[in-house]
Amino acid sequence: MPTKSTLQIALPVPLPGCFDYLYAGDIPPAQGSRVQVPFGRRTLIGVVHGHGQSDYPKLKAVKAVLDIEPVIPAELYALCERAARYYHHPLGEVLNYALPGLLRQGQDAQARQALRWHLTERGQHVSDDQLGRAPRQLEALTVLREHPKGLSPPMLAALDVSSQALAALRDKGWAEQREEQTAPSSPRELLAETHLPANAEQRRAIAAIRDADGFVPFLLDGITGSGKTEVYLQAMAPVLEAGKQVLVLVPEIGLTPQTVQRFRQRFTVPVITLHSGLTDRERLDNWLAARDGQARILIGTRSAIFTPLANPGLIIVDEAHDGSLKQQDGFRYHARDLATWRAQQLAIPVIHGSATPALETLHLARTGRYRELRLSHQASDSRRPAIEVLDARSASPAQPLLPTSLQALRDCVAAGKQALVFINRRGYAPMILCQDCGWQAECPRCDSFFTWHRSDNSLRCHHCDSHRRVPSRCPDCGSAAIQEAGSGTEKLESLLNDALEVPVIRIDRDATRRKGALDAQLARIQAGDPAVLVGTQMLAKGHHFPKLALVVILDMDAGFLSADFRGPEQAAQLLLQVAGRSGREGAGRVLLQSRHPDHPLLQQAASGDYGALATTLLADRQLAGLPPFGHLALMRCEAMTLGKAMDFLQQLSNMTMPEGVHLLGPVPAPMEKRAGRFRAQLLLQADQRPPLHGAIDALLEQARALPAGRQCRWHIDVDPIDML
DNA sequence: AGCACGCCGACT
DNA sequence: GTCGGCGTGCTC
Repeated sequence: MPTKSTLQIALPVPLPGCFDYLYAGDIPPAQGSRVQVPFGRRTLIGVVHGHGQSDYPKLKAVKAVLDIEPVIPAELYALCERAARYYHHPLGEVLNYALPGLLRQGQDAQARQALRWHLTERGQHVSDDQLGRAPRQLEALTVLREHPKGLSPPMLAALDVSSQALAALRDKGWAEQREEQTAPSSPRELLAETHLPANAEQRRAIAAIRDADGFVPFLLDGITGSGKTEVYLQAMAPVLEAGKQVLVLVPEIGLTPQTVQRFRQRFTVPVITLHSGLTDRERLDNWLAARDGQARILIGTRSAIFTPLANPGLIIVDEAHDGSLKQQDGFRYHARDLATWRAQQLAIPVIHGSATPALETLHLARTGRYRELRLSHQASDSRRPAIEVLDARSASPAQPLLPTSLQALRDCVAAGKQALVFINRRGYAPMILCQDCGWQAECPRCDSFFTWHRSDNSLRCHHCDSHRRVPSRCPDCGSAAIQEAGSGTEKLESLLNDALEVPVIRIDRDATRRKGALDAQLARIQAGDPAVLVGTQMLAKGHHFPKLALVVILDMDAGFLSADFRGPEQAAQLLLQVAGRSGREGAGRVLLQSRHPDHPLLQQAASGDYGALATTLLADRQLAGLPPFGHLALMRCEAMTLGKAMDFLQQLSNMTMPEGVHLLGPVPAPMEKRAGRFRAQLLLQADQRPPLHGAIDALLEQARALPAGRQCRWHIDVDPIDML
């Protein structure tokens, strides 16, 4: 069998490895270039991985090469390869994920020529009456006359100039499209406004980052209000001054216009954003601007870690503990970890900023692998509010707010301030039950109860999209005595409306679903009039509420008592984050209602000493061999019956594991049934990563081979963050 | 993941 | 007699 010259192509299919294709040209396209190839009955766009020989009998030929230059530069390609290996995800899918949608579909990876419409020499001397019978063309002519520097297509669209009219003017020889004169960028002052004064700690942090040579990972550990953003801004300045780019990763919810505004206000360089709200074209334009170096500050959510950078100088991961940095489906990567890898590859510093660092990050800092920069003083003169723990065992479903809390709310609004009631539960009541027989409304597709939403009198499942009307009688015993149990945001809103004279502003997914609704609510808050805000996690992150002087936190207990080993860590992070909303200007008060007021972890978190709590939690983790001391991978499986899911995982668990790798399970998932499918999981634990990765490879190979796997949907999650 | 092929139930 | 259900298998 003669071997033939081939290209190895990574394709966006959930199969391991690359596929070989015949290539007729003499110089093979470089790694990272796109090609179009036949695959089965379809035509796919893949990325060149390499070239070589193959004697595979059924070789097909490359249909077309789409790029002259690799669309994924070598450095980014290396990151994708490493991520594919580490997360055991097919390389083709990872590369595909790294590309903007339009490039996945085969569009040119060239920045659009900024063509502007101008009047021609002849067009400038046309008199209006020559267009007397073509009002749209006359309009276009008039607009162009008013803009001697020309107009770009978006500007013309904004001015409501029709493209037909422009085409007609062009055909008459009166208008034309010319390439924009890109003026040689005159050296401008970098700062658009002066830096804020920095305190001693901030100055030390800024200097440490400025002096970093090559790859240095920093943990910027700063309590809420200690001025982390100011440190970012001042640390960025010398990087930008040197003509380099800065990549900033923020949590999904943190990418608010205010955040971006802060960067735009400080610097004169182009700032772009990268997030899911952009259109495909905007996303590609921003991606290209980053690749070609025009964009200097890039602010984006987790997927922005895959943006090519012409001249990278610094990576910042803001709120680096935030769970949204880990993708929870498909390619389950952690952008925080990729940021560190990428900084290492690029030999540049990376800053992980957080008031409540993930234990993994904290451990790296405490063992000297990350440099810790601490900001312990609040920038403003306000003191950090202590968290007062209130015994909530006397609270009832009818009155979830304790008298102390209610009085504090009254006092707060009477003093002309705003207050926040935080409750991590949407809807009116988390349950509805029959007083006579104890029947509870539960979701038929999940192992969970329906939540009562009074506003539309519906029962909704928060784990799938099931919903129905509230029955007037108990379906079991026919009794009409149907009542709610527990409280959610809706009920709090209504209770507070009755109890207080001031407006109650609810912010949760239901109240802000409509486009613009969230902005409208936030604007009401920013207006600063006395009000009580009621909300879920949505309120906890990214927003500044200067008038907020009181925070009341309900039902944080579940997190501290959670079966998930990360429960207490995440609960503490959320608690301190919510508490940090209060007293940003002037003193604030934080009340935490708890049914377990003596719980030691809760007590420790409430004391505000996150570092001490972390030490406690880290000691537990070390004993249990959990991260960051041990490493985990979770094989999840779902099937139409629990038996099928368990059988499949059972067969896998019979494999012999390498030395040092432990299998736990299979066990049914904590929520056994969800959205109509039964779920089970198998946990792999190891103290060392290399044997764990070996075990995963073997496990995946086996899983693909087992017939039982075909009736299941399964995946592997490396470094899972939620085990439920 | 797609997209075929393939072999069993209710319709013109 | 056909349309179509989703089980099974393959994709360089």
